[in-house]
Amino acid sequence: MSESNERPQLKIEEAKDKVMGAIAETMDLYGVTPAAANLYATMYFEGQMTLDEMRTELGMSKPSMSTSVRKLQEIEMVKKTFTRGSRKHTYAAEKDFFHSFMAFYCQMWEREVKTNLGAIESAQEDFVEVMKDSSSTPDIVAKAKEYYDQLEESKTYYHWLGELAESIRSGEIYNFLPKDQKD
Amino acid sequence: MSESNERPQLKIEEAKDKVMGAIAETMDLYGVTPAAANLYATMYFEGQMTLDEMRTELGMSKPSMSTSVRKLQEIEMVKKTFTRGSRKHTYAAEKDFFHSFMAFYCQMWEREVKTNLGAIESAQEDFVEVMKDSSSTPDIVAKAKEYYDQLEESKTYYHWLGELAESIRSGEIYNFLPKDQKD
DNA sequence: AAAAACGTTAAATAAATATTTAATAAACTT
DNA sequence: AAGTTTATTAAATATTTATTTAACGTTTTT
Repeated sequence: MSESNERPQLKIEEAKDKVMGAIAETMDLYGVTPAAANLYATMYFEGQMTLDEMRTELGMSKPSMSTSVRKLQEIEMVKKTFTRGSRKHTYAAEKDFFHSFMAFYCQMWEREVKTNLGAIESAQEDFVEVMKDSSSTPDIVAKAKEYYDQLEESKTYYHWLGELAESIRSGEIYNFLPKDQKD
Repeated sequence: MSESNERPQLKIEEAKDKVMGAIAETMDLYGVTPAAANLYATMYFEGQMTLDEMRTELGMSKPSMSTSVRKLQEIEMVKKTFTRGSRKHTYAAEKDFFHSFMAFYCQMWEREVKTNLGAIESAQEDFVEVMKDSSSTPDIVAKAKEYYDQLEESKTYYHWLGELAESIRSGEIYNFLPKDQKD
């Protein structure tokens, strides 16, 4: 590197580091490993990268890059790119945060809705059986009804959460909250 | 326990366990410890509880209950209750999932917006300086501009995320997505 | 067909986090 | 005010999770 551009070049790297640090810091709150968080932060300022480039850039092992990339692909924060003429796989960061937001939260919420609504429906059937069971004492029936009602109430929330995910997936949410709102 | 209500009682417990299992399972995706997840799941079917009751119920240590309760209070999934006549502190689960959702995600998103927007603003200033620096070569300036623009673009997302949090806090979101929507 | 390059899986190690035991501090009771 | 009950903090241990080293399988090149 020539003498004359050393300082501006350094300044650029420092500026990138600030943003990368913030991204990595907030990302591991999203349940990704430090390696994956750092990797995404790095890729955010790069074009496409190969596993070997990632390893060199981060000074970590190749399997670590491999698993991190896969995890990032799962939550759609990294996508595979095609590079003809190279045997190495190449990947690029998804730079549209709206897309990442959608992929991450919708996946999470849909899973939560499915798991919990499933358990709730099943439990409610059990409570109904208890209420109909002639061997249940009055206070047992009362308890069963109380729990049944509590679960019925909570279903409102899961339905809403499912709707929220759907409106984010479809983009309908942006009718309510536009992307470019100046405020 | 008398003979006659043994089976219905057992059925109630099993039904509760199903729901508790699902809640605990989805909760540790929310960054809380297994102890905290199980504790919340337990409290969800109980009225107020003391630390000693929690410990007995879960078979864990008191400090573990203490830290778990505190963590759950932070994300507003548990609230302290007053019980006159008792020296022991009592706590109750927040059963309104809409409230928990708001407390958890708004806190998370607001922090993300603050951290990342802060870093972005600061980095953008650096990139401007590089562009104005007479010792910067044309390709350095071009790079700086490219990064500046990329960050400028991303700010749209963070503003949107902040708006989303705000509309959830204010309840405005329910004008768009009503709670009781039948579907 | 053999050798080399690449990515992934498996086992082992290292690091981080959760939990417990023990000690301390604070609040209440007598 | 001394003793007791309760909650919290600190240090130690246990457990889990992340990462690495080593081995394997697959594809490509010569």
